[in-house]
Amino acid sequence: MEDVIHTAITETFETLGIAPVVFSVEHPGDMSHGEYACNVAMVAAKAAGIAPRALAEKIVVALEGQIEYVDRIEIAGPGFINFYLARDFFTAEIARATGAGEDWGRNASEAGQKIVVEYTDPNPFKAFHIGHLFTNTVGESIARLGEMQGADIRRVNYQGDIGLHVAHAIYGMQQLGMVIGLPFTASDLGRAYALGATAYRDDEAVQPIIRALNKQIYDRTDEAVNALYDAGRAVSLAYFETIYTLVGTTFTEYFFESEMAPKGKTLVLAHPEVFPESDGAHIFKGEEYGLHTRVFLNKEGLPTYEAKELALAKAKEERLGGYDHSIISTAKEINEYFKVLKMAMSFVYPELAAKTEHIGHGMVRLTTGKMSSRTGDVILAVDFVNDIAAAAYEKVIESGMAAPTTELAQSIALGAIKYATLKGNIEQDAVFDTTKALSFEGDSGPYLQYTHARICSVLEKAAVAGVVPDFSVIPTEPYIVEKILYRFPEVIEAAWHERAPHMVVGYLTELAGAFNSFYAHEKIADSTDTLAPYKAVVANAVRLTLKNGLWTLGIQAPERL
RNA sequence: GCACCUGUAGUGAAACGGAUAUCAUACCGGUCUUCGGAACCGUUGUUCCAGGUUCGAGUCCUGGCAGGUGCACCA
Repeated sequence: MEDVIHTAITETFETLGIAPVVFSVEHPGDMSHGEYACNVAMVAAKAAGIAPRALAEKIVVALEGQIEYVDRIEIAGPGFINFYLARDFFTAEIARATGAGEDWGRNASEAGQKIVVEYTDPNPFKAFHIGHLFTNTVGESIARLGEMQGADIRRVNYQGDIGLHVAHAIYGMQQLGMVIGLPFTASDLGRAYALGATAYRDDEAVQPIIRALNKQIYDRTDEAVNALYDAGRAVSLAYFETIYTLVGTTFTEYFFESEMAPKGKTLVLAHPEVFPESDGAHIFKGEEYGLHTRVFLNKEGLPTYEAKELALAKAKEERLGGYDHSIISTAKEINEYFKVLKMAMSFVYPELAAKTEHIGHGMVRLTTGKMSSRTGDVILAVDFVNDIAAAAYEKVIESGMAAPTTELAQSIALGAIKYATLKGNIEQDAVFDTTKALSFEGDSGPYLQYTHARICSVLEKAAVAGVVPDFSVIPTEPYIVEKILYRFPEVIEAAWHERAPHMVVGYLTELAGAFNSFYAHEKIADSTDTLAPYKAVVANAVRLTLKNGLWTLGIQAPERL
């Protein structure tokens, strides 16, 4: 529709003999200004030597009756041309939505594109904390938005199973007397890591021991160390897998730093012109490009994260059989570092560097500290979800409903967390207000889930009352909710191109609000109301939009709460 | 110190350079013998400071101020 109006105006300029200008057609902020507004008269006025409103007048006259579905055109404010759409347009859009069903909101703008999305990236032997939950939520949403555009999305997880942090954990395991044969858990590993990390930081005598361990882990020269390492790694990875299931992510491929280490080292040594030796290490002189100089191979000959990441780009290409685009989502603290990496990559693999995109998102901040924190300074993702799920359970009981299943309580908790994570621009830190999140009111994931469940319920009631969804009697004026509903596909597309899930969050919240208002004023399950069948159609379209929209955020839409 | 990012009601957020800056929450008041009250309706309250660019600036530019992050062998 936007394009139709844009084209019509461009043609008008030809017939009026005015030089073409760049202008926009967009939804006005206020619905009383119609469905679309155009700024062309203000932009072109000066060059054409006519006052904006006078020019707008001419354009409107030329456009009168020319565009299908446009009911009337008005001039307002400093010279905006506002387009009001006809009732038929909204009815047609509602029909389109209900007809498309699961496909409502999908488009083909990325059809045939193979896009790799890397996210989550936790480190085995270390805690899976709320920061990982954040990254996972962002990455999963980007992946799903890509799928809505018809892209072939490959979800990739890169896990750091080697490096100094692992040596910290192995040292801790030794100190705690953890041996193979006695079972241990992921939280035991967390304690071992904390012990090792503290010792490394506070006790200089321990540092060479851990460094030596690190080398042994890389080289696999010590049988006892290998055994601890293999067992710890397996426990950690199995534990992570339970979290991926919980949050609803299924990865296509897993990559490990241990695989990338030798590849990265070979790569760095093969390109001495890019990675010259300096002070015993191999570095990339980012300073020559206005960036930071960084070490790729340290003086002990071990590859740093940078070298491994370089190898990773190639490994992704090989294992996935090539790709058109690669997105890597991480916390923004490594933004600067990633610029260096991309620059270095442009010398080693120019074609891969050009296809690589880094999304640095913000971090989680908690306003109050009431959440469990059983491992010192980090909050485990599992504890976080469980605490909120417990509150969700209480809330359901309070509402006088049957006790929810664990799955349902978790689904509500994850809805609250993911909504809070994605509601703002992902580049900014997300603030998770625990007290507010636990209230589940307004502006929240559960609000959307509740609205969805409510629609499911009223549609059932309507069916029982004999109200069959139908288009035969339609009110003259479109409902407000219809005026929001038709925008869904364009929001999905914009959210993908802008890498902005928050656009979907804002849209769904607005839609749910409009529906709840509609619901409060209009009776749906009422067989005596001649408009009821159409209202049921509208309600069903909203249900589909909420369901498909929540899906792009990784939030479930249960039919009952 | 240098670089990058961010400053919007008490709080958390939104606003391709567009119209009277929007939403939620909190506060205050109201609706309903609930088609699911996790709801609906209403009141109060906001663009860090100083210049500049232009028909028009929260948005762009310059300079301040404040906060965050990063700056060589961690990831």
